[in-house]
Amino acid sequence: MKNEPRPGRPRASSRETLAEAACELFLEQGYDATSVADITQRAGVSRSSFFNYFSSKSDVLWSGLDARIDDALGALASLGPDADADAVHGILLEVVRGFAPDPLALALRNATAMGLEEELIADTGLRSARLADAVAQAARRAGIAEIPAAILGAAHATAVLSSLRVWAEQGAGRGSPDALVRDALGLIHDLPWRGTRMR
Amino acid sequence: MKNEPRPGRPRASSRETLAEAACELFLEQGYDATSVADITQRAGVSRSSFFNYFSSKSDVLWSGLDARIDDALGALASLGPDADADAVHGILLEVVRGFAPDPLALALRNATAMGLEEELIADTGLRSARLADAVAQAARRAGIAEIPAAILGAAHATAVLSSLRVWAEQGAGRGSPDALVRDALGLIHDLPWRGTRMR
DNA sequence: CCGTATTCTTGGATGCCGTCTAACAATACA
DNA sequence: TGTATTGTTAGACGGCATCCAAGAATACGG
Repeated sequence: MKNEPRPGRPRASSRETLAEAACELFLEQGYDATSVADITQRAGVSRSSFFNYFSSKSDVLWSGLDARIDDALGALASLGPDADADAVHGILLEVVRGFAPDPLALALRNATAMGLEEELIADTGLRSARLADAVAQAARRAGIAEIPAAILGAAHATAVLSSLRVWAEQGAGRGSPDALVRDALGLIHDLPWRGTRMR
Repeated sequence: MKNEPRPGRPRASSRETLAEAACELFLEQGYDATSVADITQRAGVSRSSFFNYFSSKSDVLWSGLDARIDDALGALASLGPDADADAVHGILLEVVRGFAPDPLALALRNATAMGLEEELIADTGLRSARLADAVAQAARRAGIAEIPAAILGAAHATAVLSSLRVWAEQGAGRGSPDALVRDALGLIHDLPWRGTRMR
């Protein structure tokens, strides 16, 4: 978080600058019609530089949430066999805790303008699958059979991601999506976390 | 389904031939390391021809299931507001009804050998998301609020796809995954299909 | 003030995917 | 024999993502 002067050439751009340029273009021309070269041109750097800041074009949209999801995956992976629903819910709440409007929220809100509906289904599905997998594995360690665990995981992951989508569509303005996710997780709080035995 | 002699040049290959060549190479070298050119070379046709048979490399694996999913999406879209859980379950059962071992089953079973674990999570997530969306929309039409509907949809879609995965991992030998999916759908039969009111 | 290590930028080359087109080959049929 | 139809093919294209080597801009120690 520091900004200590370090040796070496100073950066010619930043994630924020590039993301801003990218989002502008996505809104103007659509996501598919905007190439990485377009983005860097508007940002005033070379195409090569883009990949010093983002690992892919879609990373512009998803890096913020992905970082949070990665944290959650780590936390879920370290849950022991006596974990309960509340432990999982706590971890999942952290994913969106204080989540502020960012390129992803913008994209979710303006999906049609950006021509992103198909792409967003796929990308959201991937994140949901990742989270679902981690929750399912925690459930398995708690003694739940494979398929029920997968369903439980999907329900939890969907609670998070669909809440995020709804929050973004509503304008992503008032605060963060914490409350929505909390309510959504409450809906599935009574699912049989420890009831569906193995075999 | 006929094979009537039609005018025009006869085909030089077939989906089956190409899929076979592709699967061999996926097993030998891995999915990523196998290019479309590799596949067509082994199959003895030109690279251009590949796209006469499949729309993409991953389509080799997924076209079989995707066709079934498309049918289900159509059926789900035509459900009226008085649809119940059984109607949805019936449609979802059709997705896997008599599903036979195919490239996808092979890939699910040999995911690690093909270096496909990451790719499969993404691709499965996409199919799951599609199905979940359609179920969720049906639920919304039945009066369920948005987020509960999304969760319900995810649970149903995951019941289908995780059953398919388990079936494939077990060898995809004995019969089709019908029974597994039936059981999985039974697990969520009691979810509040008509209980969670709007607002 | 000068060299050096460090950090970053840049252009270019590369391989792949997926799209498209125009030319060509092989068939049925009248 | 010719014509319509259907497939195949080579090639070009644009895009993404990776890699590398050269160079530019800085801090710092002497």
